[in-house]
Amino acid sequence: MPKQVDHEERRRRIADAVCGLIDERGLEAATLRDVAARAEVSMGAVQRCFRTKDEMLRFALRHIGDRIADRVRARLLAGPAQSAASALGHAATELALLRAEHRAEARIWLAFVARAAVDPGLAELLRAGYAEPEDLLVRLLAEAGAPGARREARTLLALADGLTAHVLLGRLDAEEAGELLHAHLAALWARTA
Amino acid sequence: MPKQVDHEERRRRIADAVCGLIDERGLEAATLRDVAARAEVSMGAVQRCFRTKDEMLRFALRHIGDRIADRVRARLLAGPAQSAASALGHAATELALLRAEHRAEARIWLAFVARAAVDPGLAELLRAGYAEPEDLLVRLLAEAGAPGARREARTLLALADGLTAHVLLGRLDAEEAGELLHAHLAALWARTA
DNA sequence: GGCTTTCCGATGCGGCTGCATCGGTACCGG
DNA sequence: CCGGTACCGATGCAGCCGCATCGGAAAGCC
Repeated sequence: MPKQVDHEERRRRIADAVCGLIDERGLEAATLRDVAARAEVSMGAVQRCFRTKDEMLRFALRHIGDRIADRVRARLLAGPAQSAASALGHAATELALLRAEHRAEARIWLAFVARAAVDPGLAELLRAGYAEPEDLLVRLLAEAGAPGARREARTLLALADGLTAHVLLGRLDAEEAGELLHAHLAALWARTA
Repeated sequence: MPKQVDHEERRRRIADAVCGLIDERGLEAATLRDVAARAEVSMGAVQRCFRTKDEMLRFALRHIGDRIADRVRARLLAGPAQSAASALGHAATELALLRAEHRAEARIWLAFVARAAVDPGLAELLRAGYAEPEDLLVRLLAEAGAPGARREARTLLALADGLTAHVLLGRLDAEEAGELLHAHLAALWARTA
């Protein structure tokens, strides 16, 4: 049993490189050569970790999806959450990736969404990634007493994604997007009461 | 003055080919060769019409943007619009590209949005394309007596785009997305009254 | 310490990319 | 009817792509 490497660690490192390239220059800039260079491994190593480029991209997608989901979860656990309503505000803001330091994740996610529109395999992966956040929102909404929780959760998720896209386009700044999201929730609570 | 061709007609024909390819296989499938083949012209002709591939893509974006805007305008003029509220429902539904026959336009638009996230030039073009629809929504909202018309218009636009994306992902079907959009508007009217 | 086994980095290959070039063709004015 | 010109289609070119290959380096077992 010679020369063992931590494959998982390497995969993650490569996934980070993929994400970095997508963030800076788009999905089509994530070529095997450039990914290898950025991850500071050889092309051969990349090919060993992932049988095909497609597999690499899928892994990167799961990678970033997990990162976002983890952060949302952490945010909810960290904040004591005085009410389900305020917890929902935090969760939604987090999901919309409005903070500047998460702009990169937003760009990456958007890139995958666009490709998923013409790649059923990716679409399925993305749908899976949305399942947990949606359930989370549904739970919080139900807890806050909002009627039609599933409906509202889906609306909220779509709104969050739309706002994210518009921020990336430079049509809205993050602050304004945050206000719009907040206003939507405020209207929801007004209706609930 | 020999052999004159209608350049504008040709440009439009090429733009249609570009859009077709983007719809079916994504933005990166719009190569000069494939575009030329689909438009049934030679590669040379494409290069004559557009100095660079980038210029071709920009033209295609304006092309499809105009098509959508025209349809929304036509829809409002055609329908007698009993009220500003119902006109708004129609406009928003149209903008969200929910009807199956406009799924292609939705995919194309999403592809451009994703690229715009890493291409400032495209982003500017897209922002310009959003200006008119936003103003239209603002006008209708103001006419319907909604407070904070600009705010609501932007929220509506983001929601429409988000819903479009989720329909393309297969997370929502068009019917459900329509209902969510409608519910959002209904809540808005309830608040207005 | 050699041997086997696992890993990896470099290189090669066919194919595709956007773009530049250029000879031939079809047309219009005279 | 013919000269000149605007056009176009084919081809060439340099570069990049994903993937396959393979010789050699590194590490545990005997």
